[in-house]
Amino acid sequence: MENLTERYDRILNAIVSSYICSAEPVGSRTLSRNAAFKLSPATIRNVMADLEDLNLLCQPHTSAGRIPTDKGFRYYVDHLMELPELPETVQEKIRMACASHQGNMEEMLKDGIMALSQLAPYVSVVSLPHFNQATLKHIRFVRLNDRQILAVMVSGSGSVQNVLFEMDTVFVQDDLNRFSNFLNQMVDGLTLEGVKRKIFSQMKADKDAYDSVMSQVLRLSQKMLDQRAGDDSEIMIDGKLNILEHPEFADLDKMKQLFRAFEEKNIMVKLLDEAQKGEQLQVFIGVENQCEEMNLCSVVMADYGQEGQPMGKIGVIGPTRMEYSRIIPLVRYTAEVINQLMDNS
Amino acid sequence: MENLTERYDRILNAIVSSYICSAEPVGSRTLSRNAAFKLSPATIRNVMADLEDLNLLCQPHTSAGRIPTDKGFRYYVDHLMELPELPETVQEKIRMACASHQGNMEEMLKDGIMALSQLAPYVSVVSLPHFNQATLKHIRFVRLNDRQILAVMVSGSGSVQNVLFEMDTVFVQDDLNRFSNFLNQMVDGLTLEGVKRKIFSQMKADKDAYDSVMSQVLRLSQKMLDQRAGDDSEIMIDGKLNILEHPEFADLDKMKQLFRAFEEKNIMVKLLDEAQKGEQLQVFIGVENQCEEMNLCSVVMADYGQEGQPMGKIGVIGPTRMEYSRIIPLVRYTAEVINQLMDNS
DNA sequence: TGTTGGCGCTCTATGCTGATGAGTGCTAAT
DNA sequence: ATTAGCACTCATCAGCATAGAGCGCCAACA
Repeated sequence: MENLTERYDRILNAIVSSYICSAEPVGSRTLSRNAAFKLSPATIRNVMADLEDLNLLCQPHTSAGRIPTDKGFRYYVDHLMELPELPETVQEKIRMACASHQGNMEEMLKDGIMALSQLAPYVSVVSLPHFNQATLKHIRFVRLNDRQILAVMVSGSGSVQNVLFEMDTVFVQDDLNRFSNFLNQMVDGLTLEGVKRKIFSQMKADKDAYDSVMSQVLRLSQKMLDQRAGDDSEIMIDGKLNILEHPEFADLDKMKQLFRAFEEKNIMVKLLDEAQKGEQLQVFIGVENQCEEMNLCSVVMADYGQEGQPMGKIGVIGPTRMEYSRIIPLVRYTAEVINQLMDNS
Repeated sequence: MENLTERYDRILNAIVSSYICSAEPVGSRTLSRNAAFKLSPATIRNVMADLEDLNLLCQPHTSAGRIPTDKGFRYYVDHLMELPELPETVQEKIRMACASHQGNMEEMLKDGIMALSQLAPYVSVVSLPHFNQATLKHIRFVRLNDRQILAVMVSGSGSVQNVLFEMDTVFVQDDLNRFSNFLNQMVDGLTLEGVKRKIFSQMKADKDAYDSVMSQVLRLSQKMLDQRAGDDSEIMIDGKLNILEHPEFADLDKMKQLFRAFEEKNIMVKLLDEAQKGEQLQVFIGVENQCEEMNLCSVVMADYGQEGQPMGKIGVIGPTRMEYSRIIPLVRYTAEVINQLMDNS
């Protein structure tokens, strides 16, 4: 979208801002009274008509004020809005929330999105680091009974995952401890994917020596990896109830649709996966969202994770009429805080 | 509530049944047409007036039909309804759902309530076994780094709990393995509460021998127990969206209130804790619920766990206009299936 | 040429009206 | 004890008029 003249910018800006506050269509009189620009309603009407031709505004019905289209919001986000610094109190609140569970990744993220949805009347989501891609720090096997074994895996970032699986051979705990130690040396620093590959190739090389420690470790590991459902995308959501405050979802059907989407994990996964281009922070407005279920919503999303190696995404979902200028810094800052805390641990 | 004559029973029964199906007030004509009893509308009106005097029925407004009061539903549940056997297909479905994750308590319960809320248009809940009360089968310590240690506890019923804590002494994994073995012998078969007590008394007895294995194990355990938040009531909910289908929650405010209650864990804990009298299956209708938030709902709840030693509760929440005669057998059967699967494992 | 005031038009929201129908309570007859 | 009949109440809905917000267009003006 090319740029507009300054007058058009100012009027569009005023309309979007007003609509974000009030959720009501904005009329030319109202704008004119808003003394900032000394133009008569008629002049403003002309401008509005032009903006409507450009598909930046639309009317719910003849003789109503204008409301921004998704494209209008897009133009606002790209060209018009200002991003004020977050107040120190807000920054403080986010830092405190995330720091309260340092070392425990999952808790930290949970507190992070909880803070987000307290600071803004929207829904916040976060995807947990894919365990598959995380570097492993520990694997330990615990014997539950003759058949069942529990594997406990800890990633570099402190996430813990338990896998329960069964073996037809009986092991005693001391064996398992030895296997654990052995495996730990072998996998240290690899990702789970890497471990899979390594084990697979070792299996081939080693397939004759059925009784060696190595061989037993490999069998154990493979059973464990088989048991793990391949895709462990985990997502947490907070502040679902906030959505009920917004008039655009007062309609029961729209609300149902949205809540259904929140419940369906794969929809949410798809939503968060949309942004992959390595952009640090992305905004999807209304129909820009690939999932139809979210076509009435906007999503502000940021990557978290080490530089160049994103581990997950954190974001906020709200109506297209969202306070972008407040939410964008909020999401960005939260992602930064998470990054810092991860580095320190 | 004392008994009524048979005619009153039959009419009340018909009204409640009809209202459960239709959610509409029931008028005397409709009932009269319902040829089962050959009475004129006028006669039925007289009976209905009497039932209203007894507070079993009420009218939304003059000249509307009658709807049952909470007390009316209670009388229906206690005296009138019949509990048909569950169809074999339904039993099968529940068994399959629960059995699919045998050995993993949490997954089994999750699948159980998922089945419940697919078989009935209501919300189902389950409280996980209190880890505090479960008998322990294993404790293992995993070294994460110089300070951090991860404890993995497995209960007799197969629940797993991870606790991350810090020590100021540095241990190597081999030490921790020895401690694990030691502790396992000491705690086998005790509940976590029992372990706490045992450790506390041993600490006293042993406080001089600071360096002994025993002493180190005790310090480790205590740190771990301190770290665990005292109350680990966990609750899972499924089928929240079902509630949206019922006209009694078409009103946005009522719906918000209910969803708010679902989100607030302590409200749900309180709800499930209400039933403690050792009754195997309990029904709470409308205002009988202690939590105000649930005064428009009924709750059908059953204990699961070994005979005489309940481990948790499983239940269904719906409008007071709930299909009690279907839900009660459903909840009861699900609890039984869970019990059986737990015994087998 | 850009801006403005004025006029007529459109559409929504609101409130009033009367008709309709479901359902009741009461009474008198069976 | 039961029933038929009648008058009454109340919610719901369609129909209609009114008020008000807001627009587009046009002619006048700087």
